[in-house]
Amino acid sequence: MSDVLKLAELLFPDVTLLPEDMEKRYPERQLKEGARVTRLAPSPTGFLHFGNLFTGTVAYRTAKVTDGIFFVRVEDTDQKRKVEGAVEVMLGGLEAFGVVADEGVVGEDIEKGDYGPYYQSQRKEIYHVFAKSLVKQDLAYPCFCSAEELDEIRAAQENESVKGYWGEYAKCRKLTLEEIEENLKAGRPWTLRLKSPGDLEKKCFFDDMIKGKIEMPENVQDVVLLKSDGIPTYHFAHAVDDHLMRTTHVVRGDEWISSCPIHLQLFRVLGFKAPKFAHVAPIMKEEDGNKRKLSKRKDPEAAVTYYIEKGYPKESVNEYILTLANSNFEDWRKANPRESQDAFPFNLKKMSISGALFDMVKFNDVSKNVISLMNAKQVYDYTCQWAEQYDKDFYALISRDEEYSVNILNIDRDTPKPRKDIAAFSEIKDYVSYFFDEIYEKNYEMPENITNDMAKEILEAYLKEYNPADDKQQWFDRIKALCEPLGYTPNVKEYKKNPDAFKGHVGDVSTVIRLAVTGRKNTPDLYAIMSLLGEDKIKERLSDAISNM
RNA sequence: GGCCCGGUGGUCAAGCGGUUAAGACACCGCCCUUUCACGGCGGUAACACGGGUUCGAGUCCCGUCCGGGUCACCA
Repeated sequence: MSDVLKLAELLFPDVTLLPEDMEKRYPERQLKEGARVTRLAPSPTGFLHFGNLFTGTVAYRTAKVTDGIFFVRVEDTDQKRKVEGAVEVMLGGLEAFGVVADEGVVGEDIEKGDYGPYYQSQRKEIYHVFAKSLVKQDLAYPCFCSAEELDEIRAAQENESVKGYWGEYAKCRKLTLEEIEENLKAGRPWTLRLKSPGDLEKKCFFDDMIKGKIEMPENVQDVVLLKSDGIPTYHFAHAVDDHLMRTTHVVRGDEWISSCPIHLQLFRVLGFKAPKFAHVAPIMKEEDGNKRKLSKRKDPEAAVTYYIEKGYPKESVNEYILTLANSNFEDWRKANPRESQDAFPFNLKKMSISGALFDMVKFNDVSKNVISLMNAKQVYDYTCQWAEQYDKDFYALISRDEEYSVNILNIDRDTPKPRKDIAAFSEIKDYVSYFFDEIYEKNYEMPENITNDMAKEILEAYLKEYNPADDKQQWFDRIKALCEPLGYTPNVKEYKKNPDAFKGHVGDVSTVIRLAVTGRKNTPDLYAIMSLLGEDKIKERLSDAISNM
């Protein structure tokens, strides 16, 4: 028996299966031509980053538009980072925004599909089959270097252009079988390293679906494949898993580009066909004139839960993500205002190459559009859903009389040109506050051109004239009729022509009434508001205002 | 520092050698309008810089600068 064969047995005495057995166990998928298999491979940190959602959406859409498969694999190979209940948080967040896996981890400890297990921590045996095979082919070897020794190597390489465990620095690469046996016998921990066949003078190439052609020097580092606890590193697990799970398109953050030479080499030595790569640029944030990645620590909006807590509709988040991801999405949306997002022909090739800044203003605009398309009942239901969890007092208020609340939300909504002034359900409390005495805030601060005396005069006159039985036209005619006796003009144009001839115009008169009734200068249709509020409340608020002027 | 990637208005972006350099958000003006919105019309505003190649360069090449990523027994 040759030395490498002996070594393989020494290192992996219990591994009896061969790579061929794995190939048989996880056969190629029978999918229709062009169907893409994508995945999201989060590590369970208990925090769903907007970037994960973004990348996940891209992967999900890529699979969907080709009738392919999208699966979730949990990368829990770093035991130190494990967080309890994390999977639930991630999956819940993903699902809330419509990214639902066809296969893989679909719930805490619930898996679906024939290519599992989908928790990397449960795939140790599989990785070891390939690890052993690599040793047999003299493509991997055990390394006994301690953390201190590795630090020393790094320190010595300070001024070296190519760093890492390679060439002369790869001490353990030269160990004889006898030396290895000794170390093993002494119980020294070891990692398994790739015996990199790379050549610095050679280049490796790949054609990224998003970034295009990329050329880099070949990998020469003897990267760690198996950590001392026998669990694989990301690199090794990625190669084995994405091959065995038959991933066709690896969609991931572009921070992985620089490790592609490692990955490509791994695919080659393992005898796997490399998948296509699509490296997604991260969402950025501006700070002090510079761009930086959206940060979990500094930016509340980095957490997907932020949008849920603020009561943004999930469609809004999806719309915005699609807007950022495919630049033609907005045009498509304009042409198909009510079409489901699923109907959009998502295209990886349309992805932007560099990272886009997250624009809260634009996001809000997108969200306003989404909500403006809903009917009052839908807005009501969503608001209740949100308030029930995040603002119980308001929930009690708004759900007390559903019909009343729906009517409020219906003002200026059931028209061909609905208002676009609500971006999130959390804004509704303030938006409707004057309909509920409990949260209504008086405000009699008049616009600059109206003194309190003028306001009082208007309100007193109006209180006398006010008739709850009026229809909209009568209601407005009555306000107009009020104008002239008080020195205002019902005609705005006339006022503009000759502003000095009047105290103001009908708009000013309306503003005073609006302020007295709602405490606001800006509201939706005042007639509708007054009708809903009812005679008693109107009179009460008018009188109240008069006595406070 | 080495290796990658990128740089079109404030932001997101079309553009694939010849365009008056799209569009969206934001901003400003006008119109509509009882307010605010919505809507309509119009406006301000961009090819980082320097060299090439070419009849012609935002588009191709080189350099500079700037930004981002990465160089772990983390993913």
